[in-house]
Amino acid sequence: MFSFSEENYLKAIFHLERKYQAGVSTNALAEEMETKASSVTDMIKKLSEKELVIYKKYQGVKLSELGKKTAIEVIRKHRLWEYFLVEKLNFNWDEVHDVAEQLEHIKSEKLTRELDEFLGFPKRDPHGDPIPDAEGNFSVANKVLLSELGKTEKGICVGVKDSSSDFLRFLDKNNISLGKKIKVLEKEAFDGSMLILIEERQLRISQLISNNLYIKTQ
Amino acid sequence: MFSFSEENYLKAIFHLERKYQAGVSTNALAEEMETKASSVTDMIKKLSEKELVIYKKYQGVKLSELGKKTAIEVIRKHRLWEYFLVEKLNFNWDEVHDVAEQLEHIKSEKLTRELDEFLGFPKRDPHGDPIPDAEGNFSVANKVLLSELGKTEKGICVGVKDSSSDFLRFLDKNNISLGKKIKVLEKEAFDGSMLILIEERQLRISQLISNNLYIKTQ
DNA sequence: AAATATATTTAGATAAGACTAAAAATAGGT
DNA sequence: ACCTATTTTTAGTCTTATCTAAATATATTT
Repeated sequence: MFSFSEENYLKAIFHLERKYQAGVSTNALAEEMETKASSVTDMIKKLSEKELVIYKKYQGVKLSELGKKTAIEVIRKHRLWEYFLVEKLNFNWDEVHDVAEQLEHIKSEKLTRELDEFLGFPKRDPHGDPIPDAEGNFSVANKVLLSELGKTEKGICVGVKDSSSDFLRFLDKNNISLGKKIKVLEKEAFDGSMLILIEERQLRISQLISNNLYIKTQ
Repeated sequence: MFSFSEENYLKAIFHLERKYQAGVSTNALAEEMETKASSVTDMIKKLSEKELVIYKKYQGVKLSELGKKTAIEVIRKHRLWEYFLVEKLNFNWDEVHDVAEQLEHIKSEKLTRELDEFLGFPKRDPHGDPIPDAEGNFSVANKVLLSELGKTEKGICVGVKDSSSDFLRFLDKNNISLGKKIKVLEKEAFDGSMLILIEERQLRISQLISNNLYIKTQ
């Protein structure tokens, strides 16, 4: 099928398309892939010849349907393996990424299918990111409770679970609102409270708060 | 660490050294790797520079201690994954090889260690081949009962379990002796009898027989 | 021991994926 | 609209792993 490198490019383009809701520039892709723009141009041409992306010189790239399908398959494998590592092999959620980066390229439909079943068809990976099903559908929105994030994780505030006025007034008072970027600086195992960074300010919040704020990750 | 290709060469050299109990010729390695002799020479030189093999022109190769250690690690991973696929993911023992060929190259000590533990430290893979432990020790001899082999598997007759004269006389009569090559042509699920190939002759034997013959595989 | 056959190595080429340096195209500012 | 800065592409090089064809070394036969 496709090489590891090709799959990594497709995955990166997929993530960038999602993030910026637009075509992906050569430079953005170079940064994401930690490589040089010239290397990106080379690879994009190859992907274009294989009809995995739509590319016009100086216009950036978009995934074709085939490219999107392929990218989602890789992401599906990555997240299933992350789930496996944490749930079955005692990995910590912060240890899984590098290994999953390798495992995501294993080619075997049966393996992916059976792994999914073995794990009980999980809907989210250990970071709260949605795991697409065998047809490539993300059945859950790509958001998690702030309380589900771990140290150093970040995202954008996209919703509240509790919408009582008490809670919303608290948010107002502390300048927390939809669209704000939030990063977890510290997480207390003892009481679930966390120290977060929001608009250059540090703020300590209780688990009751973090448990009622939805965050969009990536 | 090492590339997939380098690891595959080391593995092949390890198997050939075992098989012939001698240094490995370029041609033998080319055949095992399904490649050309010139490619083998190129790769051997690289492995030699990295001190993974001991090589003198026209003299064949042997694994160095480091090369042997590396080869055994790859074999360990291969066989652990095979066990995983069969025991946990409903793979048939004849479906696992290609996938294990990919999985064996995943680099993560923790992964291998945890997988081993998760599986309960199995001693043999689904084909009866021994799984080395984390220190590279094969705790069981590399032999299995003929009855444990499946269709198309082959090996060399290396021992008997039942050494009653009745049994040995039966073996004599049918020209079965230590050192002979045996290949399983058919295996009857119903009564466990099998059709084997021994010295160009076909022979049907009952499960009682195959259950008392030790075979060295590979 | 010479002649021949086989095995192995060398030399030169290719493809994938990356790089540097230079050229070309686009975007911004006035 | 022009000049400049930025982005993107091109051209040429490098490394890894492979190949073919040719050369050389070893093995075998008579």
